[in-house]
Amino acid sequence: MANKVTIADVARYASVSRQTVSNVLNSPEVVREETRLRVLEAVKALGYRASQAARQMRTGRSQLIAARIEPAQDDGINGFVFDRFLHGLTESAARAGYRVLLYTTDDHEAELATFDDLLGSYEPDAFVLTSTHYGDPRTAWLLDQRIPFVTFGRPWGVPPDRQYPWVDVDGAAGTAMATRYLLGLGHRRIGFLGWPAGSGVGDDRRDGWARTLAAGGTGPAEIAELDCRTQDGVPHGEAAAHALLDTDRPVTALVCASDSLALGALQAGRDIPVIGFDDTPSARAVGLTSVSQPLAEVAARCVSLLLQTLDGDGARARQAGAHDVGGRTDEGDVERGSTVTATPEAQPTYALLQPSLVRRRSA
Amino acid sequence: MANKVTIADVARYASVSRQTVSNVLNSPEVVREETRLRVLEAVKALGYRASQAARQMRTGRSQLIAARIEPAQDDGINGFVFDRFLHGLTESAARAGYRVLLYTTDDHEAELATFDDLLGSYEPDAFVLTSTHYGDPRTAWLLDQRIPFVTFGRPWGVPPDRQYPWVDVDGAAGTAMATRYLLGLGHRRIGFLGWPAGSGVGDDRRDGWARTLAAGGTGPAEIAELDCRTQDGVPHGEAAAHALLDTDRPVTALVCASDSLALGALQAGRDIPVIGFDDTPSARAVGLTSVSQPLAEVAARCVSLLLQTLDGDGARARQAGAHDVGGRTDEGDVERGSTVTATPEAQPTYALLQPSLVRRRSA
DNA sequence: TAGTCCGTCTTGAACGATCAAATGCCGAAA
DNA sequence: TTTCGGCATTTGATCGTTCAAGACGGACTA
Repeated sequence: MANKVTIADVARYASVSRQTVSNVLNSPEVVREETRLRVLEAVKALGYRASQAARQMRTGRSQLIAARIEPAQDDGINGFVFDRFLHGLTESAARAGYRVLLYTTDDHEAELATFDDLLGSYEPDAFVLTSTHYGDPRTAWLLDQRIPFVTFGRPWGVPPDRQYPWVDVDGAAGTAMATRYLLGLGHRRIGFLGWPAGSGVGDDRRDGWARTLAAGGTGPAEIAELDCRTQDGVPHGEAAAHALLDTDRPVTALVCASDSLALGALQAGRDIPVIGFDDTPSARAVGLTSVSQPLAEVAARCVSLLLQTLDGDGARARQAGAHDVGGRTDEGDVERGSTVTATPEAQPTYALLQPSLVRRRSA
Repeated sequence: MANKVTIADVARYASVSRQTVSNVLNSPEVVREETRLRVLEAVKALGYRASQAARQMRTGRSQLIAARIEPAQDDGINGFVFDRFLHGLTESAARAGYRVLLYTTDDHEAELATFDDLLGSYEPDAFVLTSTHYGDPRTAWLLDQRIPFVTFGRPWGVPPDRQYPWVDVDGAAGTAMATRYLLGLGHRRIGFLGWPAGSGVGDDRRDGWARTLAAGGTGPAEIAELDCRTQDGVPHGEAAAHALLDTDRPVTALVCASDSLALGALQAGRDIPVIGFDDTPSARAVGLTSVSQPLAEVAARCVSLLLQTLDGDGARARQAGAHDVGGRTDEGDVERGSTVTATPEAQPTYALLQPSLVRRRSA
């Protein structure tokens, strides 16, 4: 119960007015040092914390960031990426004085109604979207409504005049890294298990592999022959792997667009190197080499970009210090990629981060 | 931008007072039918939605439920359970007019400070805790502060006078189910890979196995011999499996306290049936038979219990209709357990749900 | 000496909703 | 006709904060 301590209580305790207390907390520079200390002491003594609701009423800012928690997918393997991203987001947001508000919807169309709902009641200051795709209705809607947001995922197929802040991981660099690694092991027939053409993420990952092979001297015809497209999922991966293995010129190694596909490939039974994507628990469990996304850093960048948008010129930068991602001391060697931040003008409005390759038994 | 529609706008549009609009939305029974319809029409026409912040100021209720998102654990396999639970919670909460606010902390001690923080600023109406354990400081603290909460996890070792609402899955029933299944296949030496004694969840899961063996005629000495305790994690599982396999009387089947341990056991290479716990994506990926927790239903029950606490007598039951969990049409047969709800007095203050066994290749 | 400005602090109003109490209206009872 | 009670609706106050403007004293300028 503990009756709420209000700003008036603090003011009385410190023998000043409400506004002075407010100033001490929000614009300390206008308050005399002596007064400031006295007020701070009162704040501590009474355990005062500003009511978010009251503040929101006056300022219109809720200090909330809305994010979607994905429904369990197919085999549940891919949920991992978003869930870990969400964790990073919660952490980075908290450091900047924001909290994460969850919502769910089944599809991206219904999501628009949820946006409207949330904006009408809880009034989150911004949205974080994941899994952007071609013709994504969500980003268009948010742009039209002038609601701040960032996406984890590039603006696939978005015209230059409708850009927005985003963070993504360079998937092509990841598969390129994997392919180079296999080339280095002496492999020449390196297959790719990917998704049907048309998805930004899937095509990007395929490109990294294809370009690397091309650079290594493989001709377009052979590349096409080594490329296999199928739906995501372990069983599909197994079937697709067979398609590349049971020929007169079988592949001797595989790069995959997801861990699901890679696990399927492993189950095809041939003892060839297989590299997955996302470094999910499933990959770790079976010793699958996989491309790992720096999810905590992705989340931190998302928050940075949001703060730029929200705090305008980015005045009081509460979230100081470098994002020290730290070396993993996991199993397997980690090839850490360097971070690439594109800076078009004064401030970067997006970030393309580098994944790393986590080597395990499978390669 | 779209200037916020306030209750006053609706009132003007419908030619009534603010309070009447408020009554239409909150206590429709005091408003004349004709007026009610007119106001509802105005609400729809203007797209009015009550400002959560303003409502919170007056009523003191935020319609927020705070929940923790766990940091990635060891091999990340167990994060799955909480993440899926969180998804279910978001969905059930939304149905009841609540939203989920995320927070993280590294340990349960630091969590108390976060509670205090959140209560001081965002003022969530309730907390949802996961992973309760013996001597959990969090439940004690929340009880002392009289903050409503539910736990996903039983009140391990909590005295009768300090009970609270909880939901859990009957782990013993799960391992018992698994053990009976293996007994039915003709196995007589069924080993158990579990965690060190002292964790409520781990001991519970062990009990289900041990009791089932005992009921089947296995003596205490033999049971002790079949019981292996180790830390969680795939490598530990593999090592422990060897300890039970490389003897003169090896086990012919294994029940495990987690999918991590079970995956380790599979990697031990013997072709014996292995049953895991939690039905994680990793389990599905490798075709591991596993005990599945009804996480969506657990979440729904948590919300039900919270509503009982929050809405007092539970007046307007917004979340009507049965929670239709639906049969899974996944791979593998599913043995659906029936739901057991204990009802001490008038209202149940807790729920112990039944897990189910998802059979796959491994057994 | 009066006027102006600056630094510091205070006062009144407002954000948008709900609570509590007052009001007006109508018909039934006196 | 008057009075009363109940229903439907309205009015004023309030939640805790910040904004905008005002007050006050001292120093500096004209």
